[in-house]
Amino acid sequence: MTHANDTELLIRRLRLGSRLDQDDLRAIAQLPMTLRPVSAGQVIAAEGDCPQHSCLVVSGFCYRAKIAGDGRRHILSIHIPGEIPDLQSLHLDVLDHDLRALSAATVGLVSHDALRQLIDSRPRVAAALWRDTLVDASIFREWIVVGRRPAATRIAHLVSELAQRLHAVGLLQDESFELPMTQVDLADALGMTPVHVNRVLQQLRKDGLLDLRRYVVRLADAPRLKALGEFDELYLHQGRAM
Amino acid sequence: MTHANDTELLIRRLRLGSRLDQDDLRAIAQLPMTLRPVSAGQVIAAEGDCPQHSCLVVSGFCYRAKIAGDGRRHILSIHIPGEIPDLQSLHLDVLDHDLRALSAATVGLVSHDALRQLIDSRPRVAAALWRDTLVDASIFREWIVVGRRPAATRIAHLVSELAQRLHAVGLLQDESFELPMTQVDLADALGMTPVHVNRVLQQLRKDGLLDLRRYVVRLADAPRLKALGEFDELYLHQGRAM
DNA sequence: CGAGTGGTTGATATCTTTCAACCCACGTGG
DNA sequence: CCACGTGGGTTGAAAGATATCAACCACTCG
Repeated sequence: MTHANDTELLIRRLRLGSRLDQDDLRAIAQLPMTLRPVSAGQVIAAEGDCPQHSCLVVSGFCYRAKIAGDGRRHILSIHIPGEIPDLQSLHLDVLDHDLRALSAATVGLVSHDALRQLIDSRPRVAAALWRDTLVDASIFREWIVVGRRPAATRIAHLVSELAQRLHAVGLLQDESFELPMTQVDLADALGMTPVHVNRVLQQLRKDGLLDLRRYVVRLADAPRLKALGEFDELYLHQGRAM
Repeated sequence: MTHANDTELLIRRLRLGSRLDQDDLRAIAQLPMTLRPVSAGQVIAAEGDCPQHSCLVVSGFCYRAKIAGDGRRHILSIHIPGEIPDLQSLHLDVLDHDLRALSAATVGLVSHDALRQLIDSRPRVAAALWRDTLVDASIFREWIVVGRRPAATRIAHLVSELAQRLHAVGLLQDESFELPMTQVDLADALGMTPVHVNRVLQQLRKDGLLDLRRYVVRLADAPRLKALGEFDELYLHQGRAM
């Protein structure tokens, strides 16, 4: 029994940047995986844990976050289906941040043993997975820069990036997508206050750039939004993305 | 002929987190490497390049930076001897940022072919290098959070982190170390203006926490500095560091 | 219908930037 | 041997972006 459906998006993503043959794809699809439904906000893995498995996002959105000493939550990244947010735990024993579900979601648990066996037997898959963690790092680098720009730029960048990543795996229809984040979530992801998120979103709506409401994003003017967000997709390293 | 001396710090770093046997160490020391002296500020590899080798910092400091559309330089990370700042170019064809020398430095160029041969033949070394890139990513994650804290906290964190990383490879004597950065460099690394760097440094001096002057850092009160910087070394994943 | 969640508004405070000087140590060439 | 230029650092005043605080509103759900 294989997980052909559950791994489809993962495979699509990996193939954007790495060459994999049929045996490689089969090996990925045959990874032993336990599907686990998680509810919105639920902790999937917590800072300080030493997990023995990694999680493939099969459906829904997840996020990684650090909780500061004063209790403030800093969202580090948003994850869409097909991504493995905690693949790094394969080599870093202790988790340095939490992994949580943003919306109700399904994750596929893959044991580190199975992953190790996969990378030991299939060097191309090993390279593809390593590469995947390197793109992850590249996105963090980009956000170090984004975090220094004004609030409107940050929002524009976040939305442009998510649209691009969804597009790359075929999850973006027309000019809008679902984004299950409250303004508080956005604030924690962008490093600003909910009040300010609210005001900037209003301005973006008024300017006809972006309509973000009731968990739905509508890209009113994607090119201008990218320009405002200083968004250059190079850092996503989606080699063969259209 | 081997590069036992040049790779000594690299090996020390890798062994903090990964188990390597004598053959592994020998293989690393025998990597073919071209030493190249670089002067302060010189570009080692530029955004957009598709390098065929990675650079080991043998002596001196390097940094990675992105140049924004308006010409502002964003320093992403500072690199000390023993680190391989652009190891990710092994799997990511196009560089998404510049690598430059901070001070006069020596880097060792190692071809990707040689690295690929090494990781294909020595799985433990492959895991150690992969892990190294994961720690790199972890540091970027931490800086996403640090970047949202007040200026004094950011400076305190930067200095505490560098001290910790230097310490882990035995490069930190007593309570001070050389840091070849001007206040403009610090500003670009911390996402603030040089003027503000100056004022905050003065305050830190006055408070007896940190004396940073003429390219020398003196940790006047390391514990209080760590507290101010909300520095928790977990994210450095230096498993066996003291 | 009341509670709760998510969103909105206004007034004020704070941190950081901006701008515009100015200082100092150092090296170099006339 | 001094004038000058330069890189790095310092200072003050004013402006700007965002945070904070404190309400208030709208919708949904049981």
